[in-house]
Parts: sequence; C-alpha cells; structure tokens
Amino acid sequence: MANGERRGPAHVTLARTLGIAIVTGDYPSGTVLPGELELAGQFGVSRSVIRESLRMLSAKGLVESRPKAGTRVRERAQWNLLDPELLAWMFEGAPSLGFVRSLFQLRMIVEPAAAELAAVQRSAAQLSRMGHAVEVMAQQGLRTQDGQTADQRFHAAILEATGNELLVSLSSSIAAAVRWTTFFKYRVPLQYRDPIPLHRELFEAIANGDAGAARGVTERLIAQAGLDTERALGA
Amino acid sequence: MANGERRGPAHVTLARTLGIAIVTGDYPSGTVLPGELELAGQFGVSRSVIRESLRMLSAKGLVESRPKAGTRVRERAQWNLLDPELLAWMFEGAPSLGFVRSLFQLRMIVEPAAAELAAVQRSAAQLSRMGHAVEVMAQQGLRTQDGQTADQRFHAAILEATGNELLVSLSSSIAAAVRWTTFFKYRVPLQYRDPIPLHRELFEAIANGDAGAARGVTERLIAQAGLDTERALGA
DNA sequence: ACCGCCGAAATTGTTAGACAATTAGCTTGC
DNA sequence: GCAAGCTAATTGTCTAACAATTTCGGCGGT
Repeated sequence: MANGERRGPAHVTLARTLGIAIVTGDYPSGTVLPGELELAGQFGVSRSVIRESLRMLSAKGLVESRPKAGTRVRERAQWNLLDPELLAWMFEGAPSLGFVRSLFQLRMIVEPAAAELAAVQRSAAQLSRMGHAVEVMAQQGLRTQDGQTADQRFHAAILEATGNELLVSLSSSIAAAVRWTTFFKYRVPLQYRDPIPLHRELFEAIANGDAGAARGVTERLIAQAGLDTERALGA
Repeated sequence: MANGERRGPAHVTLARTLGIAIVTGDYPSGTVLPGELELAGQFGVSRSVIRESLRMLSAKGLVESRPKAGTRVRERAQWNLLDPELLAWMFEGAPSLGFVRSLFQLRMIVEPAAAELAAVQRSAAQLSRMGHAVEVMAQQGLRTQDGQTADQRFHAAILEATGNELLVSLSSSIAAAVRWTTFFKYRVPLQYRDPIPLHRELFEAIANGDAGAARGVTERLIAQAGLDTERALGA
C-alpha cells in the first residue's frame, strides 16, 4: 500500500480497513462501494488485492457483489455480527451504547447457562485449570496483562467444560468483544468493585458441582461488569 | 470448472466445495491443503479463483495461509461455527449426533430467553406479524413450503422483538441449521406431535406479556423438536 | 403518456504469466 | 548437538487482457 501501515498480507489489512469503514457507517447499508479499479487506485494496490479483500468481507456477510451492479453493503441484519473480527472492527469506532447493552444482554443469557453446564460436566483436568487461572488472577490482579489472560483462560476453561462446541465458538466471539469493553473500562480510572472474590465463588460452585450457585454467581459477575462498563462509557 | 456444477461465481462454488471437504473431515485439522497451483489444476480454474476461495475460508476461520508453509486447516475450535454458511456445510455431510445435540442445547439456552424478552418488549406491529404467521401455519400445516416459511417468519419476528441485534444474528445462524434438521426430520415418515398448538400458546403468552409462560412454552417446543429430531436421526 | 423490448456500456468474473517476499527445512560449520 | 545461514518452494502481488453478466438507457409500439 502507498501508506505502509500494518504488517501482514495486504488483503488482510485492506479487509480490516474496508470492514471498519463499513461497520462504522462510512458506507451505509445499501451503498455501492467504489469500483474495484477505483479502490485499487485509492489504496495503491492491485485489483487482485482488492478482490481478495472483498471476498473476505462477503464471507462475513458484509457485502455482496454482482456484475455491473458493483459491490453493495448488505443490510446490517445480514452481517455475521458474531464473527470475532467483525466484533473487533465494531469496537474500532465508538461502539454505540445500544450495541454494548446487546452484548451484555447476550452474555447474561449465555454465560450463566454455560456455568450451569460446566458445574455438572467439568472434568478434573478442566477444574484444575480453572483453579490455576483463579490463583494467577488473585495474585496478579486484573490490571496486569498476566491477570487478564488468566481471566480469559478461566472463562475459556468453563466454556470448554460445557462440552458444547457451539457454545465455545459463541463465547469466543463474545470474549473477543469483551476484551474491548474491558479495555475501555480500565481506560477510565474509577473505582470498581473487585471481581476476584466473585471469580473465587464461581470456581467453588463449579468445583462443588452446584449448578444453581454457578448460575447465580455468573449472573452477579456479568451484572457488575455491565454496570462498570456503563459507567465507564457514560464518563 | 471442468465439471460445470452449480451456477454462480466460481469462487463461491469452490469455497463451498473446499469448505465441505474440510468440515466433513477430508482435510483434518492441521493438514496442509494442496498448493494453490495444484488446486487450480485439480479444479480446472485459475489460481485467482482458488485464492479468492481460500480467502473466504480464512475469513470464516477454517484455514490460514503462510508463505512457503502452505494453507493449513485450523483447529476446529477456531472455526466460526456460527457462520450460517459453515453450519450449512456441516449438514451437507452426515451431521454427528453430538453436533445436533449441541445445536439443540444452544437453542434451549437462547430461545427461551429470547421469548421472555420478546414477551416484554414486542411492539404491536411485531405482534401482528407473529399472529399472521401462526395463522398461516395453522392453515397450511408444517409440511408445506408456505407453512415452513411462516414458521420461520414467526420465530424471526420473535427474535426481532427482542431488540437485540446480536440475538437476531445468532438465531439467524441457528435457524439456518434448524432448517436442515427439519429437512431430515420430515424425510423420515413417522408420527410427530403437532407443534402448532404450542406455537399458538407461545403467541398467546407473548401477546399477554407473560414472560414466564413464553419461556416455558419455548422450552417445551424445543424439547419436542429435539426428541423428534433424535428419533429421525436414530432411524 | 406509458409500457415493454432491446442494445450497449460498465462492472465484476476469470485467465495467464511473471516477479517479489517470505520462510520452512535442510545443510553446513562450529 | 546445536546454531546459523542457505535454498528452494510457496504464498503474495502485479499487470494486462478478455469474457460474462446485467443494469440502465433509449427506442419504439401501443
């Protein structure tokens, strides 16, 4: 590209650039993108790179191309909003409050149910991994890099313990988005309740096989994160 | 392509072909696909078409390409299993029993919660559309084409009434997959309980704003569909 | 005046060939 | 045995051309 930006294949960079432009509303639904040749000129790359990028966007449901008609931005309802990359692109712009609320609402539906399943189905090895992750979190805190990755591993272990690969895939996507909300959250230096005691409680519940408790704790955990995030966004 | 198969752009056809080959296990995770040039020869298309197809697959998380290393099939856990196309490809092969169970488990988590939300949030217009869809279903039955599309519209209206676009996206994906399970179901001529009374009940609950009842009915609806599908697969 | 048909231009779709960049895997030397 | 460098294979990128498709305009008929 004329402007040497990020490393990696040009079609990936470009798909990201165009994808962000679309999801942030630069090209509203129904809009026809500039022609491939024009885009190639704009970004200083060949038509091949443009086309491969557009194929990636079409695979995510963002656009559809037809001869002579051009490449059109599809209706938002047709986008694969749960695609992890797409979610990440959403948070590149200013994520709307409504969108963040939708995200937490979905978490509130999926994760307590997943915790219930995990409490019943978890293997010893999975339980051990959860325990280790909680330990690291407690020692490092949630503001450190290590602490945050431990948090992610903790929740990943829970999801894996459900034995439901669709649930794993879904929450991987959610987790990608949540990473961004936590990023926002800790950008604003306010006082938050320490979530680590709740994580400990959740671990205990799963260890005891207490599905109801696991659900309850998860609900409190998400509610708290939701409140914190809303406060951070409001400020 | 040498074998003129389905119409549409070649890269779409090929992505589908390769995608099905991957999800059905012809190329297990970790396998390196044949080189682009070899694939081009195999399918009788140019390298560009191959590359555009591979970009689509990589956008869905199925593969990743690196110079000299080739294009490798990623771990199944990294696939965007909720991608509608990917789900459809899964059902091209024989969907494993575990996968179908995961699907119904996910439905059981998401759809009752969605019904609750819809019962509280639905607008009059949405309610009217649901009512109309139920009427069509009752008149046409669920074995006719019209009846099935009415069924889909009914559930789509419920999801839309939740006001949560992530939930809409998620259940669109699920619906795509469910279409396939119903396809299997009605291939096997057994006796099933008539689901239409339950649909009526669900509509009533949503109309009355009774969230609890909406959840309960939806749970019974999915449980019944799950049982029917398992019986069909077992036979 | 309106409707339908038909043509043509514009856009994506596809191909071919070439070169560049990257890096996996081997080979060599320490 | 291990590390550093080399090599060759593969993907990445570019150019240039033609094909196929179909939207959009104009034209004619009613």
